[in-house]
Amino acid sequence: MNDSQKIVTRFAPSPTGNLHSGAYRTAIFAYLYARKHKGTFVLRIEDTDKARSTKEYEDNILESLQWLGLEHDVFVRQSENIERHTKVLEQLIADGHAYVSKEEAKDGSGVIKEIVRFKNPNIDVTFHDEIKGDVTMNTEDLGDFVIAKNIREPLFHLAVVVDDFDVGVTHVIRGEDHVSNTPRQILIQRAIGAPTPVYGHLPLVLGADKQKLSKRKGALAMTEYRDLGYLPAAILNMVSMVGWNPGTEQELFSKEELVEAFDLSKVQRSPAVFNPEKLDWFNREYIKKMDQSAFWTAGEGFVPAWVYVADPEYKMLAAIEHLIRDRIAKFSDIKTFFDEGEWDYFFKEPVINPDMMIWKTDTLENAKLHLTKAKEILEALAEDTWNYDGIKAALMPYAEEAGKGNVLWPLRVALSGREKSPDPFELTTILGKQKTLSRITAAI
RNA sequence: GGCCCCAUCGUCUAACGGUUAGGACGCCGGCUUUUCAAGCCGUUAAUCGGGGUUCGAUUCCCCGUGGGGUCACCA
Repeated sequence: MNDSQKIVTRFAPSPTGNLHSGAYRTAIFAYLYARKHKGTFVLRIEDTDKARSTKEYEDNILESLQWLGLEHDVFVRQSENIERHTKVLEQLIADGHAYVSKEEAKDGSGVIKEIVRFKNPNIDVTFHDEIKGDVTMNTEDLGDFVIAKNIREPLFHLAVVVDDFDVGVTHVIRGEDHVSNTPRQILIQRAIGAPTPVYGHLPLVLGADKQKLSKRKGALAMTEYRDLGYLPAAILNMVSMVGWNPGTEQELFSKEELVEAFDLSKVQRSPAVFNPEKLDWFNREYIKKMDQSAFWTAGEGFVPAWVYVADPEYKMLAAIEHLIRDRIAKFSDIKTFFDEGEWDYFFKEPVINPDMMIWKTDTLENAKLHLTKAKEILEALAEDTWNYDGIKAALMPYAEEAGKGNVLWPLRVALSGREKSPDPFELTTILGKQKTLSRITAAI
């Protein structure tokens, strides 16, 4: 492989399921490698298995890659190359590299079919793998493997080799589960006079139980992550760092930085467990970087409808944006928190439970007293000092004197109706003077 | 079972044969705080075992053990 040759990588999923687990890491690495070397990224839908391939899954794959920002330069649908596959099959047979075999169908129907088998030379095959190094495998026990169900229905190995060859793939980056397929494909390459590309077999991504990640084990489809309110930049960053790292202590990488830093030879050789908590951390980091408009574009769909009714001008929502930001790891958490009543008190009057008012050893009578006093202080406060620092400055002397908890706890409960909420200064600031006073009055 | 691959904190990982084995996430603790969250600071925690090679092995070699992948008329 010489450096002047244009690099072509491909991602070749079969549309038999949503894009998930290790598959999107494969896509990301193939993409990064192509971009890094100013090469071509090919997306090929491997839909030769007509029984299992569906348009829905194809759409899901396309949607997922687009969302992640992994744009392809070339798009191929394997089923559209059948003519070409058939031609190659005929040539292979003519050259004596393959033969038609009449055999009983394996489906138990008893029908006799004419399948195509590859004439296995039974030799050792060695190939270079950018991640694993040189791998040698003996092909003897593979026998004369089947390469087509019939002359018009090519199977995986034949189709892959022909399609990779036709589009000029130089680097096959795929999951480790394909290692054992590689010798077969190299045998076919040699028979049709195609060059052998460089391989890069990625160790698998495992679930928390260290087993291959699968839907059953909680692996989510890319589109499910999207629907949960994860950011594509966070997913890209996180997934890239599973089984690969640039060798520095940098953790946060933009897509451009990933392209710049990516290196196949630094891909880990052992399988990696996917850590959802770290994904949350990445997502938080990316949420922090969003400006207000980006934040709400991503978040608005997760705010319950009743909130918009209560706050038609988004005034309150804007006022509590920083509270929301501090709390969520992913945008769907907004809905979760609202559903748990987390920010109810900003939009509707709280229901106060008197027992909740009492701070530790204090009494209900005292709570009432403190609230009355706090109300007096706040009433006297001018509108133009009605801000966090101003309110705090006004209230603290009394709170210090009477006991901070004795005063601030009932005040906070009066305003929020909850045992857990932002602090009372935050609440009064956001609620405004009028609402604050009326809630304190109601609580008293 | 055959073949292939792999092995550092719980997880992701760093360490041209010489480091107090470093970082991140999480956990735990502290600070701050009326509470929760956030923030800041800190602690805990690892070289699978046994043989070699070497002045010196996380690092190189062998064996064992453990894990993973794959053995279709799926891809």
